[in-house]
Amino acid sequence: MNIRELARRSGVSTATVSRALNDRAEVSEATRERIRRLASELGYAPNEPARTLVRRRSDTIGLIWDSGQEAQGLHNPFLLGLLSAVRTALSEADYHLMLLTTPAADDPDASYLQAVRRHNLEGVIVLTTPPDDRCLRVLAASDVPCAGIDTAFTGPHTVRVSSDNAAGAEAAVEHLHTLGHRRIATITGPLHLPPAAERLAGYRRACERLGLAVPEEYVVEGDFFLDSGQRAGDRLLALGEPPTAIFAAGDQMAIGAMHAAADLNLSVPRDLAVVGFDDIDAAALVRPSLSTVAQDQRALGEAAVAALRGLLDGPDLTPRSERTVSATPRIVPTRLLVRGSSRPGA
Amino acid sequence: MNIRELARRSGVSTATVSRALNDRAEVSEATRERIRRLASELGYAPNEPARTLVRRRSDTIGLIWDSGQEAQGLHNPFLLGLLSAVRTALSEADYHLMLLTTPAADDPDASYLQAVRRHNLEGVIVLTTPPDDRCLRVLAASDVPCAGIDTAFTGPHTVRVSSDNAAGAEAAVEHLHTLGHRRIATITGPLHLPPAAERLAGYRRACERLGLAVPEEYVVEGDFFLDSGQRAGDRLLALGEPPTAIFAAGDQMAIGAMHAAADLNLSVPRDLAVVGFDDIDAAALVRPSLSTVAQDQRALGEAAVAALRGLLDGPDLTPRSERTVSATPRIVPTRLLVRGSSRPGA
DNA sequence: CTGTTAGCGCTTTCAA
DNA sequence: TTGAAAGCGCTAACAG
Repeated sequence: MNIRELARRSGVSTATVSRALNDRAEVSEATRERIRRLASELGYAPNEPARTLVRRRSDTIGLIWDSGQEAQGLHNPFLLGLLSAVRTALSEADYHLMLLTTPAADDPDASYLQAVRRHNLEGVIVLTTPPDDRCLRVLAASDVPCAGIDTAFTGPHTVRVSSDNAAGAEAAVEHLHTLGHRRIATITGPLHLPPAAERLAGYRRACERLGLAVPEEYVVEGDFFLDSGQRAGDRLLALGEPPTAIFAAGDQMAIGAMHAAADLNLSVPRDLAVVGFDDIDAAALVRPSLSTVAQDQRALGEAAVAALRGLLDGPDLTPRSERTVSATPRIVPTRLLVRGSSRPGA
Repeated sequence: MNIRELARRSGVSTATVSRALNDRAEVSEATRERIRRLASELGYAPNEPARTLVRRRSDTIGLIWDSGQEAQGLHNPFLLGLLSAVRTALSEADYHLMLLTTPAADDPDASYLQAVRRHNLEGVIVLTTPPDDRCLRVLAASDVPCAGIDTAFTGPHTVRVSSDNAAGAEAAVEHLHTLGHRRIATITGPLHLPPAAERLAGYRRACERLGLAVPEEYVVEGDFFLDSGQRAGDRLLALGEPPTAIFAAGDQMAIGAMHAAADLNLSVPRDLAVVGFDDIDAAALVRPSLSTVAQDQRALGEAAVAALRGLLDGPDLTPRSERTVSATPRIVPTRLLVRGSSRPGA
């Protein structure tokens, strides 16, 4: 079943069928309707590769997510929500989605950029901060429109979307302050990662604003994983003047800190309040349940898609300030979820 | 940069370039090498849509995962590993991957099958058990090769890959028995879902083999989520003769059961041992850490891809028994992870 | 409003 | 071993 066959059966030319099915204005309503019905009846679907070939556009976006294994434990649960959000937003905008594979190291020609060219992809969305990736840098430096979520990469046709990490951290600290806490420590992620640095900055800003002292020992760097959180917790609680509350830049570390407290027979939240970041699945499963700063995965996905579309539709036709895109924030707000680990009554 | 340009610069015809780049035998080694080098230098990459159009095959597989929101909480962490495994296995077999979107309800013509036809997809991999989906059934009934992971759907060109749920459950029960437990209860998933039913069957078989009595009250049905596990735990522990061990068919329910024990001031694993199923992230984060039956996501992904490829390569050329596919098990073994919730010393 | 026609970039006969 | 030429299914000028 192809367009020629459909044209034959409708008694019109292929051009008319094409016009009818593509909603071109020049077709009479009657013919369009007739062709539509027949197409639906016969189960006709246009051949996309053929369309792509002639139109020189594929309506397809590439998706890159996490190259190595490194980040696996880190962003896992978060990632799936993001993936889902991106997929939904993209399909609502009538784009197709192609999953790009990490290029094999043994094939020098394989690269994200190659894949984009081969498939006529119109843009790429990049999820998570990948380990320093050469292929990704080549892509970012190219003329391919890219939108990165929570990813530090820049290029001429590149946008970055991320949660408002600083504001999220601030909100967490403020929440703890409101609860009466005055000695609030933090466990950070690896500070070379932007989100980790931003969350620390938010913590500092909040403390400053609230007039809280931040002794040097109150800032401990972790690696986002459980054990580092527990070790940091051990250290903090062993201080001469231990904190009464901890803000951890990641949920796994927050849970680790709760374990540290438990090992000292301290009760959470009575003796130590804890707030994490990310709202991973486990946050709602542990006991006490973990208060956390949730990222809005849907909003992130939508913002990324909106930003990418802005890059796609006539990059230079309208003045920057007038583009719809700019209305969509590249910084997505977070939401504080108060649960047992910081709820006085719990 | 296209094949014509490359041909011109190499001083040969496009046909020769095509043959050289596609490893056809009829090209002299010298020309092939020369063309290869030039192609690499010029950064030439063949246009896939054009190839697809003429070859009538796309080397592309579609991926369907979770239609509704329902399953969201359920299989989440598991899914991402699966996705990753499928992506890797597919790219090793030189297939591209297209993410399919749940068809919009308001467009009667949109369907998975349509998408497959439009893009010339050669097969589809389906992840997770979706809610009773009409579109999916249409697809399964078609001539499109499909491989489902943990999904109950059948059709003429369909294979199903799943973990050995029964054996996994058996192993869990046996483990508890070895620890000295004789009163072992179970919390099941919704029994209309195959994995849930299979896990229950494994539990029963193990009990029978080990000579353990299974009073009717020892089997409680849950919904795979936390709360149902806690409620089931409450009920089991309130029995006149409460179990000393619980096998839950899902980790969230297992964690719920641990909460129930904690609320009664029972110690896990001393007063109650618990084993779950799936090895979600939280299993390693809760305290005590949760023993569980882990599914091998990589193996599942690889098995699905292998099975699908078996369907693709000459479905009827070789007798069934001789196909390479049949060497790859459609049932993937699980692995028991013993952690704190069932470790005597813990 | 509709039809005719010329390709899009590639692979694949068929001839040489 | 190579080249010339046809055509995959579709869209987009250009005519009518």
